[in-house]
Amino acid sequence: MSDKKERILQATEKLLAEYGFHGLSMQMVAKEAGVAAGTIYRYFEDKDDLLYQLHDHILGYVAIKLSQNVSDDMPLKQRFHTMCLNIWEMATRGDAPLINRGQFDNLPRRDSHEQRLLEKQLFVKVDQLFDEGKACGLFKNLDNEILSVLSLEPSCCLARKHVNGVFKVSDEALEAAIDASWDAILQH
Amino acid sequence: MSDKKERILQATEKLLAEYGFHGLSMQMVAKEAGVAAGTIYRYFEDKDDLLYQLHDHILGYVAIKLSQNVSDDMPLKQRFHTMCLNIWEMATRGDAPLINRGQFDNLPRRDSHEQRLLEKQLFVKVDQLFDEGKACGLFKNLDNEILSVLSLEPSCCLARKHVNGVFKVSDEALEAAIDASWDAILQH
Amino acid sequence: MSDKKERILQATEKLLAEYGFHGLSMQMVAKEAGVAAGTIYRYFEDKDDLLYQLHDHILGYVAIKLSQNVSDDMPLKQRFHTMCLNIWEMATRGDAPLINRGQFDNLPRRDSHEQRLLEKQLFVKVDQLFDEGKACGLFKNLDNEILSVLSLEPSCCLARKHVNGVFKVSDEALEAAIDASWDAILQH
Amino acid sequence: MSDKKERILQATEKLLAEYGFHGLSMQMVAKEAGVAAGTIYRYFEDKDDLLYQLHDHILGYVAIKLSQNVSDDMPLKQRFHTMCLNIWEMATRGDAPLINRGQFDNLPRRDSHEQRLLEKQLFVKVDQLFDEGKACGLFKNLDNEILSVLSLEPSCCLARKHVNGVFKVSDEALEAAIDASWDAILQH
DNA sequence: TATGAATGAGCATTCATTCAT
DNA sequence: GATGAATGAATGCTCATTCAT
Repeated sequence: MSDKKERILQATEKLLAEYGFHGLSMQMVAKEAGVAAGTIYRYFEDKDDLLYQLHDHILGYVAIKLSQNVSDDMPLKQRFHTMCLNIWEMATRGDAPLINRGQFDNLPRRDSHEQRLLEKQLFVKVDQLFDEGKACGLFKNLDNEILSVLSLEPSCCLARKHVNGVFKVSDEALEAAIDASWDAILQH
Repeated sequence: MSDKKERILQATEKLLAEYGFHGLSMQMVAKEAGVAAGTIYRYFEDKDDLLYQLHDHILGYVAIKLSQNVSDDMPLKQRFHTMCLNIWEMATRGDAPLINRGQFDNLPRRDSHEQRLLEKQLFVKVDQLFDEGKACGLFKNLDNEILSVLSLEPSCCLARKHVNGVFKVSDEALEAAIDASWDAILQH
Repeated sequence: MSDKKERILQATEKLLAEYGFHGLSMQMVAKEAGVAAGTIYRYFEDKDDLLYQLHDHILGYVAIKLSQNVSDDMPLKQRFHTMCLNIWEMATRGDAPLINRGQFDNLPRRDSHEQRLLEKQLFVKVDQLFDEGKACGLFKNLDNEILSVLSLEPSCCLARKHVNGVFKVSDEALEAAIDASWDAILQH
Repeated sequence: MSDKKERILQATEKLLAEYGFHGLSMQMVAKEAGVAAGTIYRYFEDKDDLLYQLHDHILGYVAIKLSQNVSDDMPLKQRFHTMCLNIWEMATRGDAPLINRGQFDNLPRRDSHEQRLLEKQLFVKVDQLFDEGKACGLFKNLDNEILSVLSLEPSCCLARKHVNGVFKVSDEALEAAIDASWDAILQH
């Protein structure tokens, strides 16, 4: 990817996290990225497109991070545990402002082909996990999307609240919460 | 509450759900509410105040709806089940655009006294449920906030995705998901 | 004059001195005067009219103050001296915000009959002074308006700068300045 | 100076003279200057800044005009006479709306360093004149600021009233008034 | 390609004025 | 007479976008 495009995306990400959506101007982005305002329009159609692409950019990053250190020969529970910790680390280390996710979710939707592909790619390891779990009768027989909401969403939510300072989550509490999430999808 | 103020709040709620936070102008609100632009400023200090007050307004509504048909002499599981259905109904019937919640979370926070009171009021029945469950050894021994994230958040998230059309949740799936959430907080 | 009208005028005068012309709103005036906004329009046609009438009101006050302690049997120099001190006192005591005069001078002019009358009334003692001075060959043979600019205007200007803090004028300097103004109109 | 900035300043000057301070909108200025409204904000921080800078701009112009054709080897009286005529010409020719001065005096003050410098620069020739006159015992021993109010202020005031049409000043009257002002500062 | 000055529609907000009570 | 809620045009200002260089 062009150096400038990358810098613009990173500037946008930073400013979005700092000032929120309605406090983000193209001139700010240009200044932060060290390019001229007009230059942004060489890489992005308009402001919406910039935000769309940033969304995908972050999603791509998250896709990689989420599956880090997760291999197919690991036991299911360990894979799940690792993924949850990956989510937690991403959020708390701030290297991916998942915190902003909320903002993206409320953007006017773009249901492009690449969008779908990217999201599939994000969940391929997750789908695999759930499929295997259901196949061996370990997990409840629910759609992967629902299993995801039951198990991974709480981790995201916890991380978000922790980072936003709503309440603090200790390491022990985190471990317990991950275990509880596991209980949610487990066949009892 | 003054008729006009109520109408302004409802117009804001509707437009926020429809156009999102950026895309909401005071003139739009005025038009939708059937009042003059200046009139808004008789009831709200500025745009932020309008959004703050809307937040509280919705929160108050949610507080009431969430605890509807929940009485202290019901078994714990039934109470939990009812609350989850209350969330689901609120979201799907659209009479409270819980969907918007995400937007409020990203507003510059106001930590007023009333704010805290309102949020406590919202969770009083929930706190009670979790406290009783932990007391009789039925629930995991975790902070109420974490139990809430583990059990109620998935219901919210599911409803949101259902309403937003990300995927459809059948009645059976909903029931199964509620049971799964129950599993998450249960001591096994 | 009606109690309310008087209160409105005084409120306007005070606020005008404090906030300047473009910082004066009818609601402010109403609040300061302790009346409802609509009440102002019972006594004044519109905002301009309020300012016009305030102008006249102040002029009338100045007319009285300027000629205070000035009687026709006093020597010319003493009369002049007294008037200059009257100007100085009015300005420095702040009981008539002559300081604001500058603002009035730049209002869209109204050349009404009463306006002319009032201004004549203001200068009747001054005219008399100049007329007598010229008649006995003591003063330069110039139009009264010019004599006024040469002799009284410096006093006003001095007082204004003193009050505004541009520079401070000691009692001795004031006396010397009055004497110098006298020199300006004297036949040498 | 940028062409556009110059045009904006001149438009402001013109409109200020025509409509007064309240009655001056940024859109009017933009239209008169032949630029877009937003363009003004490239050169001026806000409306106040525009007015501040206009103040300085005019002051700079006045500084130059006031001292025109005044050289140090001219007799004191001739220098004074020339300055008074410079003031008169500036005002009556309308190339510098001294008339507006009154409005600036009522603006919220900015006591910047450049401001002070500019005003000193404006009066350097005047100070010199007064200093010399006092040194050789020709002038009264008063502060330069007071001498200025006594001698130059009447010229300004006269010009202002002449231009505003309060009364007309003939050439002879002007000469006589200048002589009278000279008398005011002269040691008798 | 890259620039950044220029644009002008759009925004939040104010305020002189009206009018039903 | 007096009120003050309501109005809506107008304001100062921002900012996504364009385009001549």
